Amino acid sequence: MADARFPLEDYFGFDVRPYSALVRFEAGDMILSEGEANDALFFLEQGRVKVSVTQPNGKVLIVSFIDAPAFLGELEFLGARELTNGVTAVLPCACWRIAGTRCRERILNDTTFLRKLCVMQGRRFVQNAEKSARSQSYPLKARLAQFILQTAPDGVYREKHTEAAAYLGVTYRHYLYVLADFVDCGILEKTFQGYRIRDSEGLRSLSGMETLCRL
Amino acid sequence: MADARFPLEDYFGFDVRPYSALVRFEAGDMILSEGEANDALFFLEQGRVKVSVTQPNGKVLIVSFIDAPAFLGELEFLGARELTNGVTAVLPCACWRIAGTRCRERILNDTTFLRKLCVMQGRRFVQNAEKSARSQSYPLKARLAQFILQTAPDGVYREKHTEAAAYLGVTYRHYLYVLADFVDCGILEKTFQGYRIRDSEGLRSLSGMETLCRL
DNA sequence: TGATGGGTATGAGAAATCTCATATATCATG
DNA sequence: CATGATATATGAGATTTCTCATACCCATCA
Repeated sequence: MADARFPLEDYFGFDVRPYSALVRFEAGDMILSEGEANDALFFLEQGRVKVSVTQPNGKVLIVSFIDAPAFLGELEFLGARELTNGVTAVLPCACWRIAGTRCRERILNDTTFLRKLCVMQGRRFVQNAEKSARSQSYPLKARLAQFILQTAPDGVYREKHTEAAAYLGVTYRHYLYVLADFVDCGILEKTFQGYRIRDSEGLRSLSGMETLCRL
Repeated sequence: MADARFPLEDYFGFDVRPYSALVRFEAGDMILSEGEANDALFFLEQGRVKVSVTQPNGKVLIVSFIDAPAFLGELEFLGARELTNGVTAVLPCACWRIAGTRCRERILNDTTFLRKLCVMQGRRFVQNAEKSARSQSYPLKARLAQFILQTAPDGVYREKHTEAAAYLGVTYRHYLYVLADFVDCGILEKTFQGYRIRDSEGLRSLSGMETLCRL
């Protein structure tokens, strides 16, 4: 064990190594399937995941993206919720699975962990609030550019159009218009297995738009 | 002391009564002014507050609204942030101020409190994410109607138009168009001290729009 | 095999929203 | 009082986004 440092060390007041197992996921892999009862706590050490939920009408809705480092499944672990949302890897992920059965009590009484979690949740809330406040001001062109960069790290955009349009808060029709625009401009290229990014610089400049500052 | 129950009882593992003071605010009162160093923890027992922050360019930006019951200033109390945002009462508020100087250590090691806070923060995040995801699909007419109901509980809408437009993510121009529309329809009436709500039923039906369900 | 449903795709016109331009009122400040 | 900064207010035309209508492809299922 030539580990320089155990990555969970800072997040707990006791040694969770005996209860932890590292799991790796490739982009696209399902980490948690929706509606499962889940008694484990997850710590995303590396990567990015997508959280989604199925609505009453059967449509799948993308709820949010979460970047490492972050805890997953913490609400269920704390007993504040029964069923998990669906969680899918967007980037290759390194994820620690901490089994609840053997150290649940201990974790729930670990002030180091609880304080860390409070801080991370609070920051997540603030960041999300600010980000969604800002993003809502941009036209779809900019938001879609950012979305593509976020979800297609390997250079090929594969999201389901219906779900993507819903997440971005626009109609399917309009989403397709803008996507077709990107293809016309030579930014994307349609292939049999997705849209290949041909000009990621162009996408970045569209998604940036630092100059756009309303009012 | 004929208190049926001390309202903070459920949120702490020890008796915080000695460290707590109840403060009441009227709608419009400032609870925390922005940029202050703050070492107290607040618990909003009743009411609704507005959180705002001044941007580098000097504009004031409304960040979010928070309903009771909720903790305020928890990130500063946990040491995760230095300066507070501005917090203003929207409804009459009952707020407990818990002085940090005398029981900070104890609170930071109180697992009952920490667990409660984690759960509340997690829920706040999920609710906010879902709400902002949903709301972005509605036209301004609906969002403004809801915003007016939320910020004008006494029947008079007094928000600054520039800030409201920024919060709602639309241009000032368009915001005024829609507001003028509400006046034309007889839903609002312009008075010297704000816009008086004449048809709150109309506002509610505009803000509801349960039938609106894209895709 | 035919039917059904979901994802995909495209067109045309309508509605929502933005940009730019201009004007007045208010308020603090020298 | 004059001045500048900010909020308020309104108009006209451009752009974004929506609604509705219509196809096609491909899976599943009876």
